[in-house]
Amino acid sequence: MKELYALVDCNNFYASCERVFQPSLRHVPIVVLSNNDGCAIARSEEAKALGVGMGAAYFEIRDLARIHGIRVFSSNFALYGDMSSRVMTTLEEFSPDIEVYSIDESFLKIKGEMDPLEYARKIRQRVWRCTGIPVSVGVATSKTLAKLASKKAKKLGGAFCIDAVNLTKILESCQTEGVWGIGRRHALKLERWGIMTAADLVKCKNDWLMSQFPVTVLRTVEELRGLAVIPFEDQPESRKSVCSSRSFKKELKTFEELSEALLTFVARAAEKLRHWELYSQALSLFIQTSPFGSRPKYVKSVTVQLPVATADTTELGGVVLDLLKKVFKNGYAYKKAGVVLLDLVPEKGIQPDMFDTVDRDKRQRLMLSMDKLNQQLGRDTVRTLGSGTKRQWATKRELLSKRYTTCWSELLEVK
DNA sequence: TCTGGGGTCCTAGGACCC
DNA sequence: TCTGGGGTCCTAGGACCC
Repeated sequence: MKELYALVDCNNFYASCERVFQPSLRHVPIVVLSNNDGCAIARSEEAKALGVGMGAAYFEIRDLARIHGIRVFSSNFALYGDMSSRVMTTLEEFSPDIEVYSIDESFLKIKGEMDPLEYARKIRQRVWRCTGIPVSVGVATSKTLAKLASKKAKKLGGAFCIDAVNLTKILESCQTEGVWGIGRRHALKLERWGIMTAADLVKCKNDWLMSQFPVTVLRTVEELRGLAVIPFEDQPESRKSVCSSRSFKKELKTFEELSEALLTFVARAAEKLRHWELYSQALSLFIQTSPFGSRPKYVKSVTVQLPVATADTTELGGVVLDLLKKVFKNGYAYKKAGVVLLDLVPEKGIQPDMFDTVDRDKRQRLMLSMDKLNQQLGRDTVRTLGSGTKRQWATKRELLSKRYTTCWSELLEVK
């Protein structure tokens, strides 16, 4: 029996999440903003129809929002993350083989016992009933085609299946840039050769593709031909890096301000690490000025290997300060900075250092009790000295909705 | 005035070694 | 001092994704 892939994609996910707990927002245009209320990262269909572009800066659409009564929200990741896991749990009812691809998408492997289109419709109904989130489901013989099918599904009532009969037509109607794995740059290059659609793409010779593009493009083309060559990843590989970074509301100019921010970021990153029971073996730090405007620009990053693998906030904090001393330059207005922990290994697999003088058991107990307190009493209840109290850089989130599902004090009230 | 954050993979080129 | 090929490892940057 032929194996098929279904892609289940939540429609305008963040906007839909806002809607679940405020039914009055149904049919009302909604926009969700990025951090710092900077730009639009999700739009309901109504907002798209009004011309709000993906990534549009808030200051550019503010008038439009006022005129048309668009409801604007700061991003509420506590809510979206929780809604996401509800959706994914529901999907597990349908297939044991599930690859959670992102916060709002999953691939399912399905054996073709049932009519695939019927199956896709069932998934849709079930997710809607259990979570209140509308999804689109696309089914095909490869993940790339399933992505394409789900796009089609968005326009055609929520479910679509690509088969041998309609394949050519679908490929002809799809611009190269609309294909999963073909981005802006590759599309432009293809265009110069007169390759405009997915149908043109599948006609290309493999040798030629290999000579002009990275292998990833060849893989994508094979998938468009219906061959499943991109692996299905049920068991997500252990992650390889973790990053905590932020754009600042107000630009930072002094070493002290930047170090406060970076020490907070490294604390966040280390907390994630401990949560996944991983240690990092290298640390990277970057600082940069705004890419916009005419003021002097400076972008710098540094990476170091750590002598001992660690997830210890204070230890990593020391490294951060050393690195910042190396890259910091006076006279610039820094707009963004971040810390990346790299070369992650499981706690069990670490190489102890013969000359290590730190009592690691003790330090680890300290970190874990800190995490526990922060989890119970709220983020940053306990934190290390140096991460600051002024928080000049703090994120702006003025239009935040409630954390309906993860915070007792913000539950939905029914009158 | 105001322009996101967090990932992965691939490749070219340099350093180094035999 | 110059000559050559071939291999590995690392890193920075590019491209892509949501």
